[in-house]
Amino acid sequence: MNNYTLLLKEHNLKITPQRLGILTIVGDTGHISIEDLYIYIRKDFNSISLATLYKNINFMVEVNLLKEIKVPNHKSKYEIVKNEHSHMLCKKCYKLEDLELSLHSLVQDASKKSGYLFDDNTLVLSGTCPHCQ
Amino acid sequence: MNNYTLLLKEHNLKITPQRLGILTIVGDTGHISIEDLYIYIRKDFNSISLATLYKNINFMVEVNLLKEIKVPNHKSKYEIVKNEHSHMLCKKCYKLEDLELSLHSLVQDASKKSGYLFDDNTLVLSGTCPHCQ
DNA sequence: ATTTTAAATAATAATTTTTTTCCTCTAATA
DNA sequence: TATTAGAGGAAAAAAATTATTATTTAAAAT
Repeated sequence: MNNYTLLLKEHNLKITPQRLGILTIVGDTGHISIEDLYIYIRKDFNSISLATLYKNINFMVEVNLLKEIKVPNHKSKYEIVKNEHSHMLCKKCYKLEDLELSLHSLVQDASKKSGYLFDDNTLVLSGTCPHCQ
Repeated sequence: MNNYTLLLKEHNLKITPQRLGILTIVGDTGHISIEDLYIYIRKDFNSISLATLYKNINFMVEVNLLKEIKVPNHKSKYEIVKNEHSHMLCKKCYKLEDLELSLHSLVQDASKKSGYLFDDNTLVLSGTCPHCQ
């Protein structure tokens, strides 16, 4: 029983080849948009429908197995939920990468200033990656 | 010549009543989605078309007069470009608010770690606002 | 102040994206 | 293996966005 089978099981989703396929691609690419996912997955499941994709992605987001990343000036991308992290976007090559940053003190500061209680954050830093500089 | 007239002029956009109407609503509300904007603006311009709205919003984003804010689990909202700032989202009442935070050292740290050069960032903190606690 | 012209609006149609429906099929369970 | 709840596929529908065109209007040039 592989990782993704387990992941689905843990989230009470039935294990189907299509779902394993989706998770494999999302996992391998790190982050992927619906349209790109559709292109990739049709290599393995040439009759899969876009509706199946949307339905599954939405399910998986609901049960917190996937997370939607809204990227400035781009389509949303999806990633497998893992420990909290931020993202970096290269405006030249459009690459999106993870970045581990400690936002703890920042969030604490924000909370003190505003009176909000925060339990989630999304940070995308945009610029130029080392390769494109 | 009011603020918004000036704003349009500075960005080389023709001054039209519709555009002034759009900017007034965006300015008054702070942030607004296309669909809500459409509802509001039809009170003043009952024959305005959604296409006009989209076209103008897109123009204004292109010339950096408006900024699109991608909010987790919500439709995009638009705000008038001002000094860099972050956002707070209340998951209970769905209110979106500005927050001035210094991300300087954080961004510097990220840059050192990753080798990226950053010139933009979007941060949305999600949680519960004081009123909803 | 009028005329000119380049661009904006409104209406409509066309696309694109996302969701729903319905029927068949399959994974999980007994 | 038989049963059943849920998943997939196809098609349609709905929602969101963009494009097209004729008409109108704002801005610039008489």
